[in-house]
Amino acid sequence: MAISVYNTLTRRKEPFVPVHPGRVGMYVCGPTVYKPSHVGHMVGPVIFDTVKRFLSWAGYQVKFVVNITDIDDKLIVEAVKQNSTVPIVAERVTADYMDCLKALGVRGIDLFPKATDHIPEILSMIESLIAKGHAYPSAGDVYFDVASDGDYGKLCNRDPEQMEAGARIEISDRKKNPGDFALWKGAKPGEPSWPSPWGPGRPGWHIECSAMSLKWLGAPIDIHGGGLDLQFPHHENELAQSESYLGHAFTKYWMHNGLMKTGDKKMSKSEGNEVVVSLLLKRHKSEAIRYLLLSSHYRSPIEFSEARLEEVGRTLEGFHRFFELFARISGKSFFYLETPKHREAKRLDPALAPEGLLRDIMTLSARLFESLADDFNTGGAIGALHEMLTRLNRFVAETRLEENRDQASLDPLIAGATLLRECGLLLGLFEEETVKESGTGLTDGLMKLLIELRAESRKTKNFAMADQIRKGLTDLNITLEDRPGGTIWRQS
RNA sequence: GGGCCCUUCGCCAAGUGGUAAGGCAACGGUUUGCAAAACCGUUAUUCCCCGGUUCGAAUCCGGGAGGGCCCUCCA
Repeated sequence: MAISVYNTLTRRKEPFVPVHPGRVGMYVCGPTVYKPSHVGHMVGPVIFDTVKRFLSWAGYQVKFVVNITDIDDKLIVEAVKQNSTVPIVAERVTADYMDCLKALGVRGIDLFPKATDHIPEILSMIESLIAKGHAYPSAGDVYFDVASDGDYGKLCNRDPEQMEAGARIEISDRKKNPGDFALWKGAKPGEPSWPSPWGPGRPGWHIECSAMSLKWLGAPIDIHGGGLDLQFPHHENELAQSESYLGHAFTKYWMHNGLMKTGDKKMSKSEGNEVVVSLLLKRHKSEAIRYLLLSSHYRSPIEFSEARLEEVGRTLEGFHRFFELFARISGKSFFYLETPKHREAKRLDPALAPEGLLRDIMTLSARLFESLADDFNTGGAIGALHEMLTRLNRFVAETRLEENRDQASLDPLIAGATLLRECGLLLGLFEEETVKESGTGLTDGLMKLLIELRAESRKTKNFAMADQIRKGLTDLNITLEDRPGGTIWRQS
């Protein structure tokens, strides 16, 4: 299966060929843990989690690393503000980040290295860069010498001289050139610090990612990802220092996800318009958030609104109604259907399936796989998912399976549903069974009683009474559905 | 001043040279005692505008308009 990836470095879609056959190393820049995560922070993890799901399914062995930046200027400021310490704030915010990832079904990250656990690696990298003439100490700091890197700016297609025209770069008499950036920052009194050959200090922002990426994934790695806003200066600088250090390529494919917006502006901590994930999770299903993040292409900006999230919730209900229907007629839980872990061309070839439901579902699944293989087009994939749902529902209606439950129709339905689940899992959707909110024994008993009373009324054609019961329940946000197999109820 | 990118139905959104997926909303129909759900159908002769290339363009090229991101911390 030919997979293509858009590479920021070349500004083209390229065939995906890993550096080592069968193996993929992927590094995604994680958060600076000074404030709780907002939805925008989840875009990258969800996208790259999906990338890993798909690549693993396609047969690659993927190692996925996301760093935690637990030392940084903002963190120091935040700790002072909270009358706390950097490690305590970092630990608390990291825990929040982990909770968010878990809620959104991000399970593919193998390792979360912390910057402060890699000071020796960082120091040795800086020393080597100095020895090679790419960096210079200056008054307790160490700076990367941009002029020493012939192709500096290649990731973002930037000319260092043109950038100076913007004149927004911090001017410092410690630097040789305004574009030089800190590898090591000397500590001011009271700041957390580590000893170094240049005096006590802490790592600069970019060097940790280089050091950790090299340590845990080697070089070159296959995929280096992050938000579009990280392209410059973060990734450009990472690239410059890493390749200057290595003398060869650092990353094969650079991938950048689009940013989340609220009210036409970028969502960010500094804009103050961020929507904190932990709060959002109290009002919306995590699956809806994940679906929203995957519904458009990962390189496009996403306009965030709770109205959209509610719309997505309605959309997702359609799937979950089918899952309940499926359980009623097959006696099997959709969520426990066993799905194959890997792609096998023969198993999934529609041409090899007998005509009918299963072949149709296979054809649609093939479209989903192709979408994902084409630069991880999750929006196209979700479209295919919907068409599968419609086809499955139509089959149930046409075969009147809900009434007769004949085995000859049940078998293809189960096979089709299993394939739908396999596809959903690639996107990290339909992972968890929807649990009825207040399924207490009392509620169930009362509902059973009311449904029986209403059934009696209907039998004796006392529709006024039947409708009164249903109307009363509707007012309590409970919907009754008279299905062929009996009346069911649902709380909205 | 420089770099990157976007503009497809009321809203969201796929499609990157072969004649417009999908979702939400809306409206018809089937079904139902009536509903609900589901299914079927309708809703862009057209893809911001103007030129060009081509047998053929939403897709490629040129120009214009509008919008976003980056060049400062940011996922």
